[in-house]
Amino acid sequence: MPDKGARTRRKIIQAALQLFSVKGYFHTAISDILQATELTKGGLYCHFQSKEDIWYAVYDEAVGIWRKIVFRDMRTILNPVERIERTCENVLQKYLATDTFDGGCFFVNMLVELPGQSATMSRHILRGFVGFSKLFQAWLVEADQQQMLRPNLNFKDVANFLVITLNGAATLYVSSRDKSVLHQTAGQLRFYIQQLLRA
Amino acid sequence: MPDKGARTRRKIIQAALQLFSVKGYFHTAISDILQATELTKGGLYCHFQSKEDIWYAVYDEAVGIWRKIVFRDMRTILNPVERIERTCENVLQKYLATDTFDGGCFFVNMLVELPGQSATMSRHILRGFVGFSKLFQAWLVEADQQQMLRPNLNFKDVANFLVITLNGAATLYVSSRDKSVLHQTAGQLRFYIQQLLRA
DNA sequence: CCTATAATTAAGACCGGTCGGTATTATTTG
DNA sequence: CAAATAATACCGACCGGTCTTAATTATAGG
Repeated sequence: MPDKGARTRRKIIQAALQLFSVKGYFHTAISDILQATELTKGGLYCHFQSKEDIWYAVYDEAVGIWRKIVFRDMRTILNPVERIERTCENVLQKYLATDTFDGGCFFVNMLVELPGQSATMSRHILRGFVGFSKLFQAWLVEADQQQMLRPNLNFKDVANFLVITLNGAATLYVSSRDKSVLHQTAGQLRFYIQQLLRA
Repeated sequence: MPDKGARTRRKIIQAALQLFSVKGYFHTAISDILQATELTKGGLYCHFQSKEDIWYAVYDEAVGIWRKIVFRDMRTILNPVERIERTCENVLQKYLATDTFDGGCFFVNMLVELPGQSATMSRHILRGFVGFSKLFQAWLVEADQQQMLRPNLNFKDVANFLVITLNGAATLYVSSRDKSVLHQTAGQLRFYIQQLLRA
């Protein structure tokens, strides 16, 4: 059985990902991960030298999963406004509503949990959100160059607003577990984006 | 010195409120509260019989503070749409931007932290958000009766969207501590609300 | 293909420290 | 003087992490 070590490592990451998303980073104990992976401490600390190292690996794994879902078939969409709409819908309906992570959105949960505890981990998470907003900005610029948008829009403000709304939907969904919240948000976001278009 | 006990109790609540908002409920240790209040365990457990009891008292205190800020002078505003706009602005500029609570929005932080840990506390927090949304709904109905809104709006969806956006702004602000995020959100929310009006 | 050996992976006891909470005793307050 | 308030020592449970030892796995030579 080749790659035994790598497979165990992946198992740890995936178990920790779900646990972190549900219980948070600090309230997840190493013993929780041990139980989920059927390992003991010696086995686990072969693959990671600290709990924080596990978190960074989990973060990378979560980004990969998120990207695959949210940007699926994005290259086939030429219209940048449609790309924005589809991305938002994917976040709400394909990523959140399908409970990709047991505890709702891993990233939003970490965005809220970490600032009071770890400046470096908090910055790490924030960078991801800034990048997401920058992508929306780029697409808005692209749409503007094609004269699709009404004049005098502030792209940064609009892009941040989209990210903020998606975050807010994640916070309410994680607590209520009411999928209609996500559906409603998708509808309002469609409406909002329509208002950005040139009349 | 009369009311000594009541004053100590208040001191505990206020210290715990700031600590919970920054570090979260579970990551705040009783010892943190003792340090902030200059008490010892015996003294603290005279006033509360458990950490969870402190949290419920803190919640009530936080609601009172939030209400005072967010609904200031609200009765003087007759126009229901204006009431909605002003409330959103108060949340962003008078409540969040002024760092009423050291750790951003106590309620949003709890909304994210608690679901994975305590079903009852989580429900307690969620009820508050549902009530907030219902208030927006009532104001929207009022505006609709005065023929201020465009037809065929779903009031529940709109109300939830407002709450969601405010929540999202809180999550991004707690991590970035960038006040321009709040200012931008206020602008976009004004724009969104304008689009709800009858042309 | 088999075996010897080195390296990786795993087990499990153990460490100091901290957790929320209690019981007893002392002090301060009305 | 009685009741409320506070201090302190203490409890078992759990925390992240280390250490030693054992088992498994990959790799080499024949």
